[in-house]
Order: sequence, then C-alpha cells, then structure tokens
Amino acid sequence: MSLRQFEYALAVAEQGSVTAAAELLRVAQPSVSQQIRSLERELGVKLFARTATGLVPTVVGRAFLREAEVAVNASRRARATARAGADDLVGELVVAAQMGFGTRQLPGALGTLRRRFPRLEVTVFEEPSSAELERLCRRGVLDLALMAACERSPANAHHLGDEEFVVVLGAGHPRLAADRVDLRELEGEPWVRFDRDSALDGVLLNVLRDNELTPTTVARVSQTATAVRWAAHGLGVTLVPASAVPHGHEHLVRPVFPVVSQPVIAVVRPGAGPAETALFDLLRQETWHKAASFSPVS
Amino acid sequence: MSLRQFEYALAVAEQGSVTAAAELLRVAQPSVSQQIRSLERELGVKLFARTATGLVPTVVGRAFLREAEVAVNASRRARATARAGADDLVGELVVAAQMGFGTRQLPGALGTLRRRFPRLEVTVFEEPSSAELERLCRRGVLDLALMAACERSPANAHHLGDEEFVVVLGAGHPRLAADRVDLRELEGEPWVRFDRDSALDGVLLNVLRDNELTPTTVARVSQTATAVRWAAHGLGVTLVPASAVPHGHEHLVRPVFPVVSQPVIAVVRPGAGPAETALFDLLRQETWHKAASFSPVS
DNA sequence: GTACTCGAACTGACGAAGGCTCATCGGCTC
DNA sequence: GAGCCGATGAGCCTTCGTCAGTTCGAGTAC
Repeated sequence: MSLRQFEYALAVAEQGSVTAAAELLRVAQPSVSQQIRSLERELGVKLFARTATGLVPTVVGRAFLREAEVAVNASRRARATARAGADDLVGELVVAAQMGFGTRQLPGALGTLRRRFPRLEVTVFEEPSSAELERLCRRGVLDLALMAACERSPANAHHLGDEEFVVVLGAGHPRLAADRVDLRELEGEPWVRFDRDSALDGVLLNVLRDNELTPTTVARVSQTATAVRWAAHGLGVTLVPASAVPHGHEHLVRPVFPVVSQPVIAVVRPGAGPAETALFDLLRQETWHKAASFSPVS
Repeated sequence: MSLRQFEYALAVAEQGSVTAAAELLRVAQPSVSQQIRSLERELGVKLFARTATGLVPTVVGRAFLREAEVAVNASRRARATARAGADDLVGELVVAAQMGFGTRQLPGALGTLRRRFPRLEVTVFEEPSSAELERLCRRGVLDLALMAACERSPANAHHLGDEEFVVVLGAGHPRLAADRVDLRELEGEPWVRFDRDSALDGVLLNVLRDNELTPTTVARVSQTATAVRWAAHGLGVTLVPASAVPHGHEHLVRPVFPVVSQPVIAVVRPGAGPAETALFDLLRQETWHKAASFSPVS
C-alpha cells in the first residue's frame, strides 16, 4: 500500500472514472487502472465496482477510502509542517535546565518565545544530575540545555552570565541582623544539602572546602524549594542560587562573603535550527548580572 | 513522500538509530539511511540530527513525525477495514427506495441489519422519480434499490412481494360506510395526486385509465404523508401504498375493488458483497403479502 | 597523549521490483 | 456504427534493497 495508491483511489471515487481521475492526476489511464487493481489484489477485496461508465466504490471501498483520506491529509500536513519548519518556527523544542539555574530567566525567555511563535511547542524539564545532563547533551536529544559551567563543559557552550548563590537562614537566626554573612561565621552550622552528584551539592562542597568549613549534613533534598523551606524553619542553613528563592522568603536570605557565583552556560545542539537559536538569543537578553535580585539593573 | 519513508522515519525516532531501526524493519541499514536522506532532500529540511551514537529528531522533525504517525496509523486502519470487509460486514451501504414502497418493510430489515452488524453504516434516501432511480441503478452508485416493478425493470431485479394500494377518504366521506370502495364509485371525485413522473402517479394513472375514470386533479404533492393528510381533510381522495399510511389515519382508509397492487422489486448491484446480500435476505423475510395491513398473516 | 578498536552512518555498484507510457482490444451505450 | 471506458501486454525508466567498502567519532589501553 502506498500514498500514491490512496490518492489514485480517492481521485477515482471523486471523479467517477479511471479516465477522469488519470486526467486530474496527470498520468496515463492504464497507470491508474493498474494501481487500483494492485491495491485490490494486495488487500484481497474489491474496493470498486466496475460499470460501463466508470468505477464506483463498493460498501467496503467507501469505508477504506475514509481512512485513506485521513492518511493522505495527514501526509499533506506533514509536508506542510516540514516546509514551514524550514522557514518559520514550528515544531517541538526540547529544553533541559540544571535544577536551580535560570529559574527566573528561562520562564521569561520562554514566555517571549511563545508569544512570538505560537505554533512552537516547548518541553522543559529539570535535571538534577550534572553527569546525566551532559550525557543527554552528547546524545543530542536536547535542543538546548542550561547548566552550570564546569571543567568538562562541552566545547559548544555559551556563557550566559553568572548565578549568585545566597544563604538561607532560619527565622530568628542571629546572623539575620547583618546585611550579609561571612562564610567563616557559619562554622558548626548544620547544612540542608542536595542530592549527591547534583550540581548544587557540588557548588556547596566547593564553597565549604574553599572556606575550610566542616560539612555537617542535617538533610538531603531534591528540590530547591524544599531546601529553602526547611532552612526557613530552622532545620539548618542552605546555599542556593538567588533566582531559586521563592517569593515570601526574601527576608531570610543574605548574600555571602566571599561572594559565591557560578557561571551559567547554554549548550545548543550542533547544527541548531531557528527555534533553538531564537531561544538562545532570548536567554542572552535576560538579566544575568551578579546580585541581580538585590541591586536591580535596567 | 511515501508511507514506507514515514514508517522508516518513525522507527528511527523510536529506536534512536538507523541500525536498530533497520533491524526492527528487517531491511539492511543503508536502505533506511537512504530513505531518510531522500525524504529530507525532498522536503528540504533536516528531520534528524546526526550524532555519534545515532539519529535524533530535530525540532521540526518531531512535528513532522507526529503527522507522519497519523498517516501511518490511518493506513493501518484502512488495511484492517478492507480486510474486515472481506470477511465481516463493515463499510457504508447505500440504499435507495422509491417513495411509498417498502415504507414499513425497509426500516424493519435495516433495524435487524444494524443489530447484527453494528459496524455497518447505512445511508438511505427516497427517490420519487422512477427514471432517476433506474439511472442511479445503472450507474452503480446504489448497493440496493427498492422500487415498483415496471416494463423496464433491470434484469437483475428480484421480486420481493406486492404492495397493495388503498384509497384515503376525507372524514365524513359517505364511502367510509363500506368496508371497501368500488373504484367506479369514485367517478367525479377530485384526486390528490403525486409529482409528475413519479411512480405513485404512474400507478394512479394506470388505475384511472383501467377503470375509465376521469382524472380530476385538485393537488400535486411530493410526500405520501402530505397526500394522506390532505385527503383526510377532505380536499380530495388519494391512492397510496398501504404501508405508507401513517398511524392515526387507518380509519379513513379503505381497500379498493378491483384490488390495486404493485409488485415490488429489489435491485442489487451486480457483484454484490456480503452487506447487500444480507439486507436483501432480510427484506425477503419481511411480510409482503397482499392486504398485509388488514388481514395479518403470521 | 597517542594508537587501536568498535560502533554507527554514509557511499557506490548492481540486480530486482515497481511504475509509467504506448498501442491495442473488448464491452457497453447512444 | 461511433465513441467512451477499463483492461492487457510490451518496453522503458525509476525506485528500492543488498553487498562491499569507506569514513568518522567515541571509548579504551598503553
């Protein structure tokens, strides 16, 4: 069975004869006749009854033609979609973000993208594991990935900006009296950490090591919102990207000294099309400056 | 573009590589590779991105594959429908009935047909013009036709039974006192007749001629229900098939003498399939005896 | 850091199958 | 009897598949 046979059969049904259908299709009459007969032979049923003035669909032929028409129409939409994709932005964009990074910038860029290109669909998911995210990039299943830069960032990474990290303290914590917190003063504090092998936990480990702090783990969580909430309740302190702090917790947040920030990169698939490129451009236009959430820059 | 290319592309997307897709499709790997590239060349877009470990759909590729899957699924349903049609009764049956004939028998048979074969769809329409009905039969667009027999009935006509005609009188009409009406006694009565060239009018003309009655036309109508209603209101008298008398008018109806009946034939399309045959068998099982509506026969 | 191996896609040649045109024939209708 | 329609057969061209081989990138061993 082929689309060509479907189109020939539909034309015969519509025109009422093989000769008229052949004229419409701009092929010779025997070509249509042969294709119809070949289709009937393959299916083992008579799709058309032969009359002196032409062909008419049989009972089962009509049912068959209904589905054949669905197939032909879908193939026309497929072609139109592909053609449109070469010029306009249609299709399905797959984006992954390393959890905690770009939590405010990515939605902003996606909102603008959707308004400009309504026919473009976007699938976004967060990926906690750095190794897994890099593996997905290498496999090519992602159109664009947002992640923290590290020593094994891919060669096609583009630096977007820096994500500043802040400490979240419990309500009533004495360090809230200051505008910012010296990391050394957090010696002995229990930490709400993230899952092992996650980028966020890697950042914390580096910070603790660089400041000669002993990591005392009170909990391990998967979500940044959970970490912030538990820290706010006084379970311990936690270190998260500033953009990941939910509304309503700003009063429990303090920048740290020395400043902790992580360069954020976008990895775009090699040979990117117009959709990925558009999103990348929008992400670059977002605000990625240091301490963005505390000293607004126009 | 072809269904084969769609199937290959969907397999590649699902399996993640040309080699795995080829194995699934039981063809050699270069065959799949060539079909994918040929499709991309024809469309002028990249449907897949090449990676070291295989192919992955691009943004536009995913949109394309969605429609391609619709087309492939429809073609599978088309094939299944055709195959089922060869064994079971699926499809769309087209039936025409000459107006006024088989008005009770046809619905009965169709009801039974629908209960037995739920997947079979039936389209029925009434056709007033004998000539037009015969033309449709010759053109082969009908699977089955019900009509009054006449001198130019097709060779493949099957006699089902006879349709008795009755006269409808106005309320208060003196002839209602008798159990039946002698046609000669209707001399001078005005007639509610049917459209010219209709089978029902042909029957009336023959009856009037045979009984040496002068046709006085008071109205011409298209519907049997309209003729009965107008006669009931005393506009004139009318002659209709017994089975066409609506409920609630039986008391105004009388058989006539000499008896007027018309043989009813079913014309089945040459090379009929199981659906037409089934309906024909059911119609033959219906009650077609003379005066069926007045002397019930089990 | 380099060399080797493995897996994957791509390329070219060749044979088989499919699709089209052309010429023709048989059947039906007007 | 003329015209229209579908079907048939021959011949040619295109498409599809296989086979053998090449190229490229990633992973591993040294």
